[in-house]
Amino acid sequence: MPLPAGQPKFRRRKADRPDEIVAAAFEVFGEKGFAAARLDDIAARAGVSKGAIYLYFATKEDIFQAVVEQGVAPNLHNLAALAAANPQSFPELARAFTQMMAQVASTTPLGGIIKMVIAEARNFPELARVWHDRLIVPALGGVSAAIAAAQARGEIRPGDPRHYAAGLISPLLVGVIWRETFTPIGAEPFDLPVLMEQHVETLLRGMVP
Amino acid sequence: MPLPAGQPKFRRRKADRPDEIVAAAFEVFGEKGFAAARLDDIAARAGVSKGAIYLYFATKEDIFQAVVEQGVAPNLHNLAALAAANPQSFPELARAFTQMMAQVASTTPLGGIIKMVIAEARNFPELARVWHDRLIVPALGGVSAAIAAAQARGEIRPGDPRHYAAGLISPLLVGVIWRETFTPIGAEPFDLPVLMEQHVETLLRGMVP
DNA sequence: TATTGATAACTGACCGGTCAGTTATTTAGA
DNA sequence: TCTAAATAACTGACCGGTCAGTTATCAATA
Repeated sequence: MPLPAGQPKFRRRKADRPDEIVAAAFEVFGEKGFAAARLDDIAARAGVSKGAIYLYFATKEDIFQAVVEQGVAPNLHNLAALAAANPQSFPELARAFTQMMAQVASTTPLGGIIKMVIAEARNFPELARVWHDRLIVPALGGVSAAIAAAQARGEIRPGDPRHYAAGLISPLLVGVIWRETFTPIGAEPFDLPVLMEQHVETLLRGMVP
Repeated sequence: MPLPAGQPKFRRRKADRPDEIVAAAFEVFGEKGFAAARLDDIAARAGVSKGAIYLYFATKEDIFQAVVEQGVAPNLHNLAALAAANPQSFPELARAFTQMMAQVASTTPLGGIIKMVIAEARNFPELARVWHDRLIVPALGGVSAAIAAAQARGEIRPGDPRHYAAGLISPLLVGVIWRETFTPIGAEPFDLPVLMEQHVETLLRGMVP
């Protein structure tokens, strides 16, 4: 078979490769899990050979690490933006927080990352720790602190603030996991922003004195 | 090397082997995931040789199937028991349902099974479908129907019953996943029965007119 | 009761395929 | 023409699955 004339067999694009490999790896890891994902698949989806991957990453685990850590970054930004907003009443904060998170969850591949963290937490505890320490504890702790402050002002009924916070954001996580797990099976999906709006309003009614 | 006198090298225990192998497989699959779990590990933990496993199961996938399906059965029983209980007011039903589930979640390895279903749903869609059709849809649908009925009686405010149901039970799922994922990392655990009691009471306050 | 023969549960060494990682070679691009 | 990005063929370890041989157990027989 003759080579196609003029079509170069590859391009040298050192700057773009890492991101493209991570993007491809995110898809394959999300579909298969870490162990079942094959580097040949990742390479093919990134449009390179397997050997090329090793020009940019030392091991399969390093690629996985890059995928998971890249999933933290944008959410960190959102969290910081929310914290920067002036402290309003707790109901306003709760509405803003959940709507923002619902939006993020609906428009980003957050679900795939969460699924990977859950699935591989035992095999890669450091990655679970990164997520826990840098994203989950700040988010959960921030909401809990806001609830505690509102309780001190008498705006919210007594009760464990951390449990209140968990009750507030859990449906969002479940919705994201649902989309990853059961929607591909043909299950009826959840409209996350709608679900969360109803949930927040209902829960807030129950939380105020 | 002389054989230890009197100590038989193995016992013939055909009846007990399958359950012991499934129990060992549950542990290993839960820790490593399907692909990374090695049959030699499962065999060692079950106290048999790898060859013995193949006297009872045809493939690795068959073992995984047995593990996940064995996780459905006890919960089906609980669900049926709840459905058999007389239809009380919705608040009573909600309290009974969540307390029962919190108890189950605290005392059984439900979390490990859920984690496996989430992690391997793409690789084994049939197993995800078993869980979805036999356990999740009946549970979610039952609670939704009870909510709709209560709404028709004017006991619960308007709103999507399925979203209400999701808001009710999500913290339980998140708590179970949390225990699997972040508690081994050193994260502060949740007391599920306590969490759910506070959550149900709060949410019910918000759901009644 | 002791011995023997038949059977099936069980073992563990082995085979073949798969795949992470390596390297000799080719080619784009300056 | 030089260099480094990229390829593609290659290696070796690992692991699911197999099977020839071993051993526990029990029934038949002396």
